[in-house]
Amino acid sequence: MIGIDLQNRKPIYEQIVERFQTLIVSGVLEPDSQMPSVRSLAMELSINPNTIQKAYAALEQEGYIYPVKGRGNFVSGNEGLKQKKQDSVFASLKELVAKGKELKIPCNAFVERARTFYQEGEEQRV
Amino acid sequence: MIGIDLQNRKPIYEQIVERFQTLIVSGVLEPDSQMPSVRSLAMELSINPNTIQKAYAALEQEGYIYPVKGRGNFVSGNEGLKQKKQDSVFASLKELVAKGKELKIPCNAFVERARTFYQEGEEQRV
DNA sequence: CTAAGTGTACTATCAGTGTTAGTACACTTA
DNA sequence: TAAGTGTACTAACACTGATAGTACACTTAG
Repeated sequence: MIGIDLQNRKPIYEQIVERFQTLIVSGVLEPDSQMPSVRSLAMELSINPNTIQKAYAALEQEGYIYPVKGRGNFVSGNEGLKQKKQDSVFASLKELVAKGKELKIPCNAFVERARTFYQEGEEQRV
Repeated sequence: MIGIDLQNRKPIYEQIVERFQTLIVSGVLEPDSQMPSVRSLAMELSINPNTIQKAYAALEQEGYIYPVKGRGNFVSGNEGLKQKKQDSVFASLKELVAKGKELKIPCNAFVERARTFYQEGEEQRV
């Protein structure tokens, strides 16, 4: 479900944060459902519990999860987070478009490529 | 012309590399024109000459510039680099689209937003 | 009540990397 | 000849991510 990439230059704890953000916002993890425990997830991913804790602390600080002492961490039901997360994608898109313009990639070429990527992997309906 | 962001988590030398890649590929810096000297650019940006050298070494390794002993570094006239640089933008776009799909951003919303970003800052023709 | 599992906090240490500092040498050119 | 150029090298520093180990309070199942 999670899966981390040790080659990636992005820190492990950030990968975990982003992965859970997506899972929560997209509804895969339902509100009030329990998160994996710090120790169990650390075992599963073969990394240090402190690293998981760092990720969970960030997720809590951002409102994605809430902790219950002695019981565990649970998914928060904050609706606004989805918009926020989508906005960050659009912010990245804006930067990428700026790069594209600098490199003189035509608008249509860029836009149509995006559309193609969107359609890739979808079911073919005959 | 260059301008670096010390707040950015991307290393200084990489910022310099990417900036020059864009300037070269977009034609702002013409083939065989002289690059700023290692020491002068270091002075201008108030950073260490070693950092500039690291950036130049990368640019040379990638074929963007070529060195002439005792004279300086010069812009290479490699045509293939433009395509390569554009491809990297498309690769980033592919990843971003994947994120967008996970967050259930509709294809049209994504694509139209890209188009809007492209049109922003362009001259209004009345 | 007890034991196991939970979050949380803390210190210490290690490893990698980006950056700086300083020096040195060969080359080209005015 | 002197100044400017690239290039190479070592050393040191700072920051950050990650690990290791310990400790304590809490909840829950037995």
